[in-house]
Amino acid sequence: MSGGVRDQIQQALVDAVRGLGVEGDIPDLELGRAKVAGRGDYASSAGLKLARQLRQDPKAIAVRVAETVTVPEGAASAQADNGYVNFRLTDGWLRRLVAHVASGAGRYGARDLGRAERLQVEFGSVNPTGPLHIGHGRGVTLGDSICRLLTFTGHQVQREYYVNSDNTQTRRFGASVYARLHGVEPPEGGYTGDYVKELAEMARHDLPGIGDLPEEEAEPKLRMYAIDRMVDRIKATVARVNVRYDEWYYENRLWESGLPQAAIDRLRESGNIKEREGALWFGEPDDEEEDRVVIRANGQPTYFASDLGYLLNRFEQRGFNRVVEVWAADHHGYVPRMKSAVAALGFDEQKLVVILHQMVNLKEGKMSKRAGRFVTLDELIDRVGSDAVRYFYLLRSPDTTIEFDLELAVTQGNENPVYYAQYAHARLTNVEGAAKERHSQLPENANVGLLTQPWELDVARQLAFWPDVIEDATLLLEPHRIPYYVHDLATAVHRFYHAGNAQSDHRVVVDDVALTRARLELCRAARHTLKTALDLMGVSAPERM
RNA sequence: GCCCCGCUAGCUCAGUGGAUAGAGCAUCUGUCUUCUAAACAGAGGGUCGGGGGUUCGAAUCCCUCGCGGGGCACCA
Repeated sequence: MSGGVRDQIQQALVDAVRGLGVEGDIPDLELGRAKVAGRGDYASSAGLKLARQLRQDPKAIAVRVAETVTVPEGAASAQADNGYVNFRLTDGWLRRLVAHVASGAGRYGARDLGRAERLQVEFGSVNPTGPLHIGHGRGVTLGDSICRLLTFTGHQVQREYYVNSDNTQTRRFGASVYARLHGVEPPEGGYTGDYVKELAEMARHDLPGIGDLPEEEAEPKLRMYAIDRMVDRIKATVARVNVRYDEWYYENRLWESGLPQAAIDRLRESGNIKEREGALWFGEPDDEEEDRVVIRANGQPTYFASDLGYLLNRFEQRGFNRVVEVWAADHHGYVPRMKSAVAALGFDEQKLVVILHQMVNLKEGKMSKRAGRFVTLDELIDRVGSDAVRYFYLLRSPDTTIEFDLELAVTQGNENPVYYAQYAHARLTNVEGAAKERHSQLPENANVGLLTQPWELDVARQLAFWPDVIEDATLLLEPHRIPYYVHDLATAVHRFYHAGNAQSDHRVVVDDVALTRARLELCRAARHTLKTALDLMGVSAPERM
């Protein structure tokens, strides 16, 4: 029962279709949630899908499928309807599901979709040259929830932040700190925020004699010092939204291990490295169109060189089967280049999975990190709280640009959907206490057969859908499906609870201890599932509000 | 010029090629002496950006045009 009932129905459908004598490939039977009320819980267009192949009337096919299909455990009954086959979850199965989920201690929905696959998710890896702003928050929460999902579904996940330390931007950063140390303005293109002045003062204190060194010697020291301080700050910020990393992987480790050079050597052998205009380029052997510089004419490598080494590091040295990259959409042009680099290095392109998310804009105007004008993620958390920040980010598909309306975000009220879900959880927790106060002795086991009201079975019905959501969200790497599910489950919970407000014998806690116990079973099942879903979002599940 | 994302209710957004396109907010109308009203019940609100095409069936796939955002570095 721990797998999804949808999968069981799917398999039963295929078996039934085979029973009709269909051989070879079976087309997608389009099993999905029934969208029209009164037509059941799941629907398949099996009749329509098979009509051509069988050269028969879709309605007749659907009738035969519905007559012969057998869903395991009597979980669902089938009815043919105009070429469709509709499935209705049976009350008996829903009741058993309640007992199953209640005893599952929050593991319901967990499935082994990963078979212990080792994979790395790299996310949030912003140049450590300033604090995270509200755009970065999206990548951080998205990446984190993807990790939570993958872990929940049987993958071995490593969460990594790649710390740039040797590129042009971080050098400018170091030079900017150097300038502030000597009381002058940062150079053109440098970082002008006040935090750079603070870093300079901290460095003056922590690095004795730093002010006496010439820039060539001072800048690398100041840069690494400042990067470490920024990494500390970024760690603290992401911790506020319940994000932690397994590894903060510094770019300079790549250079020390010689991996970028090794990668370049390998690509030279495969014909993907060419010399032109004094620089080294990466590209297809017989095509200059898409070539990109790896080593500049001045001998300095580009970020692309370190990324090549980083690929070797992860796929060979550390042996990840897949690497998931979470990038903001302004990096989309980099995806084909990285994919072709993966292939040219001799790996399967599919092993590099890139999740792009659209930008986060402020209605007030654009952000500019270098100018030091931005709304930081810290400020956003201060204003609306960690839970709302995470829920708000995760609610949206990565493909949607977020137009951040600060005025709206700072108003705390019932327009904030996170409270709706948390309130459902708090109510369920509260009623448990109320039951214990009212009945000193409750039966050890619940008789779920006493759950007969439609609003009770509707809660169970929502629970039945949870494994489907987990499966879809995992395979598509789309965490935004979770908050939408949470809302649906919370709605069913609120209706169930409210039935007791309308009529007191529909309360959870009633005189009948057996009935109370059965309803508590439902409460526990729903509460565990809400908690699990909120955990996957990194949102708290309060016990009282 | 080329590439990517978006365009769905007044607003913000969901929506694996299936049946009558959904939710929240906002607006309007009801519901608390009894387990939490941060809740519940109901109402109104739509040329799914325009136009072609594929299909038994298109918000969904293809083509094209428009609008908005992002990217096309020896920045990352």
